[in-house]
Amino acid sequence: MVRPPCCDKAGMKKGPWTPEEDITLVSYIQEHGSGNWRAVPTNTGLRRCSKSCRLRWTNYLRPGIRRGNFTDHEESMIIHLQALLGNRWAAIASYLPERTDNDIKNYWNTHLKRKLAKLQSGSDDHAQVLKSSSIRSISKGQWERRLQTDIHTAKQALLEALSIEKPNIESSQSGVSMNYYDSSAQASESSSTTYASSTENISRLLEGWMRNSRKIESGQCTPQQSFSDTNAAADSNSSDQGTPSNNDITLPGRMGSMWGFESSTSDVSQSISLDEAVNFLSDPSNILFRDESKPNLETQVPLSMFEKWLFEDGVVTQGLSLSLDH
DNA sequence: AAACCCCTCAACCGCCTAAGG
DNA sequence: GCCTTAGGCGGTTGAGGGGTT
Repeated sequence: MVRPPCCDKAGMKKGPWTPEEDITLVSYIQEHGSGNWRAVPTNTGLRRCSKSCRLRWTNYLRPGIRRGNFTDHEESMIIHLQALLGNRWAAIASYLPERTDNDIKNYWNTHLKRKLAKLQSGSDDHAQVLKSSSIRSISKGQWERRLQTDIHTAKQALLEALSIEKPNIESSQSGVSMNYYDSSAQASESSSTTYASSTENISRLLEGWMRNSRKIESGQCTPQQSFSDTNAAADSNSSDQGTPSNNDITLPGRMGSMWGFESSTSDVSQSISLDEAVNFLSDPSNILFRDESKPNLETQVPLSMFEKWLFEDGVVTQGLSLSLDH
């Protein structure tokens, strides 16, 4: 009953991608968009399975990806979001538009886990909470259980943040900038083989193309959207469905607008307090499902208040980094 | 200089879900 | 309702590079 991996098909190539393959893939997506992965190997002649093509694109070639060191702010966000969401890297990555889920997962496994483990040896309560949440494993297919746990964890994390220092979110400055991807950390010191930089170039080329060709596939969507936001479209009406799509939480109705999903601006004036957020989270009936697909960098939904809170140094860096930076 | 160890991260694997027939 | 298939996700692996002995 075990289905053989698609890449086991005869003639399929495995292993690292060559620049030539990358160029082939990028040019194909440039021309056709990234909707139909199955067609990619056939139409390009690439001896790669569709999954491999998709992965290469989403994790490496896609424009808008930042590589290299994570900023302190990104690090804090990852820790915070991991506490809230568990190992749901795609969901976490949706809050860091320039990072891929794979990158975040790798960073967590190679850096943050260790950092937190160190902290655990101390008696820092906050670290204990974070640690426990990171250890928490989510059984496969047990969505409901996971959701319950997530709600619980989210409450804990919020309360924890409050206990460290309670910022006055309601009076938070309007116009929290999106500088959480701090340009100072520009990727270039990235691991940086010559080849890596060549793919960065490919990505840059694509960025320009993305701006100019918004009408791929006759008025549907940009390739970037088509690859990343298919779920968004599917989920946009999910609030009236009984069965949730895979993993995420969305906040319809009052919370939808409260958190800014319906807003067409990023005006911070529509704010909520942390208490409200905690109260909301404590009511399971308020939870529905939210698109976790990676937001298009160009059409990104304005930040919700909660997201803004996550991005604020006042909470995140003081609340979490403080314990990390020993 | 060589051997060894450790770390990073790109890529693969296996599973799940949704969609379509 | 069942079956098949594609897409997506999280866990894991292993090659390669860098550091240390």
